[in-house]
Amino acid sequence: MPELPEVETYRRYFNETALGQTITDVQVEDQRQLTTDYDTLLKELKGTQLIKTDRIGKHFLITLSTGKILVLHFGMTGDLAYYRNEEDTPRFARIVFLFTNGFRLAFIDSRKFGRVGLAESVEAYQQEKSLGPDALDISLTQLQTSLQKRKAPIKALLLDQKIIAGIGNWIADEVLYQARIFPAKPAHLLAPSEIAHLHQAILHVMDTAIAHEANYGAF
DNA sequence: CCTTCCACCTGAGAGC
DNA sequence: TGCTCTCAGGTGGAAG
Repeated sequence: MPELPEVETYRRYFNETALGQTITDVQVEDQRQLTTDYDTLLKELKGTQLIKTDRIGKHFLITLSTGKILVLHFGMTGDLAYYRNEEDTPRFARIVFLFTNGFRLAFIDSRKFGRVGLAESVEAYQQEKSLGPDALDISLTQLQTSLQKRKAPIKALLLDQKIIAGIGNWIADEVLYQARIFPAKPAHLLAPSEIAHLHQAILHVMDTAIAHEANYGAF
């Protein structure tokens, strides 16, 4: 379920908690959730500091003191929790990062669709995954260009992370509703004014959702 | 290349 | 109460 606004909220939460910490250990329940094998992951992470964060669409990227990137993707049920005592470990904590200050960060994910692994750089990861522009950054021209020759239903293309990164099922529905566009309409039949409305709706829905998450998450 | 379809995974909620 | 069934839904790869 996490879409761009939730991932952005997780990023802000991370920045206020785990950012700056140094990793001492990593506990992994199910190695199928790793995109980098466990031995390599542990070797690369142990002793490294978490320096800064980025987000492309729903992908959360943490730059390490080694220059490499730790990538978290939350799938549909992913979440983060920062806490101190082992007995406070959340129910569905699948991967737990331990820090030198005694605190822990859990990657929670009941349905195990989330993935964690390493990348060489933010740019390399974006290229490797063919991720399109982030939904908060995409320009009207970029949106027009990537839609004008496509015959697939507009909703399917909004969900395509190669075209625009960060839109999931409910936001696609909401955006199309606000722009008053029929979800099954082939993209190349959209009038320029419709694409403009779509672009505005994307930004509006994202901004509103992030603001709401920020308030909601504060308490 | 483009589009469509399905597997992946397991908890939540519904029905009985 | 407790079992079974269905649904959720982002991603990646296969198939056409």
